[in-house]
Amino acid sequence: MTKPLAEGQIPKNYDPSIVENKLYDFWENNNLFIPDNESDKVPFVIIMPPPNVTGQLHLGHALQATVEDALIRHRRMKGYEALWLPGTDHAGIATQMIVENNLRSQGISRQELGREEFVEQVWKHVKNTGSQIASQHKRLGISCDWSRERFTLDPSPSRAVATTFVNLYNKGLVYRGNRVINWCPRCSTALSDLEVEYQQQDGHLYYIKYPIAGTSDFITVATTRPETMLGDVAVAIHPTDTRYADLHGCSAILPIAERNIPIITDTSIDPEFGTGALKVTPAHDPVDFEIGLRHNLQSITTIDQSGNLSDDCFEFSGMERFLARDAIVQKLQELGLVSQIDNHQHAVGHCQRCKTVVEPLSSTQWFVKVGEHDDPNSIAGKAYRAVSDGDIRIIPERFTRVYLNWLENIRDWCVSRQLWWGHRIPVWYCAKCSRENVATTKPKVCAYCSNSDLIQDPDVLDTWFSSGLWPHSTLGWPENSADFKYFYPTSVMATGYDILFFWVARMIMLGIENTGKIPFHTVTLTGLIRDSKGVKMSKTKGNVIDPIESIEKYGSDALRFALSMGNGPGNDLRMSDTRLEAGRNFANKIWNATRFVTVLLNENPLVKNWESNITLNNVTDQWIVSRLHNLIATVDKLWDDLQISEIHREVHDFIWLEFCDWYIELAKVRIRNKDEEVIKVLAYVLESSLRLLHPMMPFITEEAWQLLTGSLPVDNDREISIMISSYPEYIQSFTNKTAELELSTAIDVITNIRNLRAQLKIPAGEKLDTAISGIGSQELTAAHGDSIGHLANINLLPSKTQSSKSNSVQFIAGNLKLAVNVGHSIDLAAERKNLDNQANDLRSILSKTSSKLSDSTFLTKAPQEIIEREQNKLRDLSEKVRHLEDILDQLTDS
RNA sequence: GGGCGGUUAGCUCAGGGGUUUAGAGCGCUUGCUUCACACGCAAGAGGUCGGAGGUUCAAAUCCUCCACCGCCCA
Repeated sequence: MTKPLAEGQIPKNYDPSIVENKLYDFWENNNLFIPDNESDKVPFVIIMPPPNVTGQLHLGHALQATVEDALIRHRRMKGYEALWLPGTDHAGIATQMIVENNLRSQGISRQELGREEFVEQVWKHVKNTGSQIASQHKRLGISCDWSRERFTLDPSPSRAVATTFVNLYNKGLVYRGNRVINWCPRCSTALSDLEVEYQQQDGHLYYIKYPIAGTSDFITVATTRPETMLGDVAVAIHPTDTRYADLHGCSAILPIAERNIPIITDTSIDPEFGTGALKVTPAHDPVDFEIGLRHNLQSITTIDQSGNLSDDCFEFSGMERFLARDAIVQKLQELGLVSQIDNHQHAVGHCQRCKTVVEPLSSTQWFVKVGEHDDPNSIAGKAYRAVSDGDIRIIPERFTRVYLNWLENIRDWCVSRQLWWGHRIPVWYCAKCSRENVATTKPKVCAYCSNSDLIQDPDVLDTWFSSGLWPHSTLGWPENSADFKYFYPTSVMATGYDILFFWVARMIMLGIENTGKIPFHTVTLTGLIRDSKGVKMSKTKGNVIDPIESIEKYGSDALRFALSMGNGPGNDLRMSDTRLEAGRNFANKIWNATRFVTVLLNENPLVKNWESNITLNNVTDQWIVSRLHNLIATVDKLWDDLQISEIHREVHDFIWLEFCDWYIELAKVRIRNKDEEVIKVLAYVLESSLRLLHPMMPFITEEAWQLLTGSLPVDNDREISIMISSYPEYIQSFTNKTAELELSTAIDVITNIRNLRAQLKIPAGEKLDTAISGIGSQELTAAHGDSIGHLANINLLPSKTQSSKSNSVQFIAGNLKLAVNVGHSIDLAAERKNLDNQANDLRSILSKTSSKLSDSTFLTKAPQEIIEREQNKLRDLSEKVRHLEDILDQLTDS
């Protein structure tokens, strides 16, 4: 689509802003992101972690998208049928809170509005914001299939949610029960264990004396939460605690309430903590709840859902829980029942969403019975085995243990939420017999008593319940759709390590439960993005970098570069303008290399067949092509391990440090000599490099590729886009060790002469006479004399010509000896010292190497390959040292 | 309390038993507007790979302990 351009028509600087939108439209309009579910190719599938439907794109999304797009583009080029399916999440609490806050600012509560009207308001809000994040994602250039985009509340995923609930219910894996759950008084809903964040806080440990019934003695309990004491139903001690042995079977009198409560023994009590006597409040503590069950104790709720003390709490009724804490302590002090108050640090649970202190509360909720990790038939057990047996691989590997450890301690999952926004629980209670009717759609009559008055459970399901189905619900399950049949199980899940439990574990659990298959074979985890100082980005701190702003300033490829280079999987990343600049500069480098080669192609119409026809007679060409194919081999291995950062770095280094810095510079000399073969090789290597890099930096590579291939004759077989061209294949016969060695020597010679020039402050324009000697020097001169002459700006003299020693600096490069006439007397003493130091360094390595080679254990135990390597090193070093000693001898003679 | 990670150049980080005589980006020093690119080119300085032991023919890399920093879980 880009017309071939002549010299001067290609701008000097790459401008992403005029390229990116154009190319994205080009890809989309040609349907290049849409795979075929009837293909006979092998599918490769990534399901995008669905961002919140109300959200804005942040760098975390951008990082994940960069990784996923690289994987999907690579596999697409490798010939897989690649599907990347995007979507959004309704994000229950978060979205409901946003709309509630909006309403509140208008002085309206959701209760005033009523459920139906409120939900309609949320939909309205979601319809306004819902497409934002998708269009922001598009700015990144990601190649996902927008025609398959899903929203968790769409009919199909919703059907999957209801079907799953019903199936689990019928298998006895979802149940309704009364348990202590985490209650957020601010959000007025139950939370799962995972939605509670624990923070270390300074608090107090209160020692309270409970009178022992029928005596004048006391038993002192220690508690951090005295406000729950009115709900105490027992005092528990460890059965073997000798301090309290005589109290077994006694009872205590609960102060204020003046209620008799038994003193019980339970092995879960830690005698070391506090006084070893624990007040038992089953309604307000999960551990106490378990004790209550074991001892058949009643449960007295004394804190209500708003976080206030309930009606039967004497003068404390209706008091806010933390005010009540002080008031109760004061009252107890007045009664003389507080023996001690210690400062005490303890972990306090907070609502993940609104940071309110969570209240443990006994309540009737729906739970998923996950079972034990070591039961192969339980939900947790299957999810455990999928990873421990290696069916699912987690990258980086260390998170495998984190995952397994979590499953080992997992408890049943509270899935009901007292919200209005989400998937409503598909349960209808009969108004007459009050039994549960569980079905995907509302039953006409009660299945048990045929009464038609049915009331649906008011609660909705945890958002993560629907997210847990995402890899199969997006593909059409429970229908056996064409997509589900062809694309499931999916291939790779790339997401942040912070939602390993929330999401990844749940997808594995529910995926296996619903489909009998693992949802993906590989999980790759991304780290957190921090600011340049390592501080977590947050709106309140004002240190957030907006990816869209970064794209506008530096380009999308630059942002991707900044996100992927030098960042291993699962590691946190510090983002900064410097990184973005480095990315922009690299894109510009590619642009200019392409510009250089394209102009050459257009000026030399006879080389138009470069694509299919290179001969590689020249050693320099053999060298760069060998380097290219070594790179392809390296990169192939790295793709297997999803080491995108390393791939990016390898390709970057090749393009910049080998292709641009050396091959192009060497080529210029030959171009002046009207060598046309070099132009073909330039084009071939550059074109291959662009394809290698395309998955990481899609825009610049596409633009450059179009420019480059625009110079080729029209060929109907050629793909219209780099993104559907094939990824370069490694061809071993293109590697050439001899050529690589020869070029490394030539480069070493040039670098050394330039170095000398810089040190002696000899102007670049001044040509220096240089003699090269040593084994292979004539071949080197014959093959590369021109290049070396130009790049180092020297006259190469026949090796026998020796310029006068006093004017000539001698040194070694590779295995060769060089003498450069600098045109004036040199500081012989300084030269000698310099060479001496160099010789000594080499001698010390040499002696290490030779002692290694004379060590019989090394010779017997080390692999042959290593021994040979050491022998080569010895030979090489001896040669170098010999040359240095030669030079030193001559300097001494003169 | 249990678990995991980090500590490598001034800064940010790769590398993860022999390929290394330890790399990159940024920064720094010196010299360049050289006909692809100053978003650039050339040359250079800069590290006993946190400390101490151990395993091994061979350790920045594996093991143990210690120190500091961070994260997760309870």
